[in-house]
Amino acid sequence: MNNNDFASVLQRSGIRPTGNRLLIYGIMHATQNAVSMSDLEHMLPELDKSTIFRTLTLFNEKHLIHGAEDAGGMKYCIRDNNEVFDADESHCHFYCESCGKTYCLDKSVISNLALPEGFVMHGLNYLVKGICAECTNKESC
Amino acid sequence: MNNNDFASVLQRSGIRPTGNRLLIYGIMHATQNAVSMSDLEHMLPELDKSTIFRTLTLFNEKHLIHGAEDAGGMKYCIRDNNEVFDADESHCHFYCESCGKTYCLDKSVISNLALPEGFVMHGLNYLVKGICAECTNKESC
DNA sequence: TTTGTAAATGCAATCTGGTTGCAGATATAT
DNA sequence: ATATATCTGCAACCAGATTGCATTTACAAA
Repeated sequence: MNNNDFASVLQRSGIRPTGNRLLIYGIMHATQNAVSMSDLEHMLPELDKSTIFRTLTLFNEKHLIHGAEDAGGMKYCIRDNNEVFDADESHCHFYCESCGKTYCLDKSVISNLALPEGFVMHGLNYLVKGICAECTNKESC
Repeated sequence: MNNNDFASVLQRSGIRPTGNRLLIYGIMHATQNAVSMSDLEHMLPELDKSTIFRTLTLFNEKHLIHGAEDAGGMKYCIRDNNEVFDADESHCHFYCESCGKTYCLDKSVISNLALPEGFVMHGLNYLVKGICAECTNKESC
């Protein structure tokens, strides 16, 4: 996927594909990890953090990305094309305590859950903490 | 349970049962919900927030309470007496989008999950968002 | 192309939750 | 009674998130 493809993705969601937005979307598309606002600030030092904030907020509203509370702040990652938008938002992230990366896990790891009588679920945030595969390998050497 | 009982609970965990600590522990024991630092600040305006912060940190270290990232910040709640401390910390909270209360759910609602190859879990945070039973009833009137 | 309007951006300021240093108050042990 | 360690309040600080405002940029109509 190139910048033109990104532009049409944005446009299809009713977002004007400005240079900054393409930069941010491109980075988020390239990395398989969830990123925080300050991650993006470091990767794109020429952008103001308010621009990054507003861009992430916009992408989130238009369901291009999703955000979830993580260990110490919000992290965002690209929503799969085939990930249909659903009123019941569920997010499943793995936070590696060694390298600090946050991975976006497939929702299938979550099985159904039994809530108490009268409780209605709208969404859920599943955050697993531990050591990721990459760091496990490093440590074993 | 009265203040004397609370005092011995604290002492058994190696915590000196000062007046402030008994106040905080008493409130956390009385409510079935998870509370944030600022919740406690409002309930105990005579205490300084640094005192509340240090007390919660201490209780948490000694495993009298547990804390979990919630919608917008940390929330803490009493650890059951029979809730054995476990290296794998898991927390399951329900955040009501209507009244803002956070309930501490039984861990049994969580079923086992399948992580990708090489990932090691140390703990998890399960946050369900929705409408609690109390608010569901209110709305239906 | 020129021009008018709406959207996007950068800058600075603000807010909130969390955290720390320090000095005075309080408790505990000798 | 005194020495020592702990606890507490105050004020300051920090980071992440958020907003107001003035300027710039993009887009569309003439």
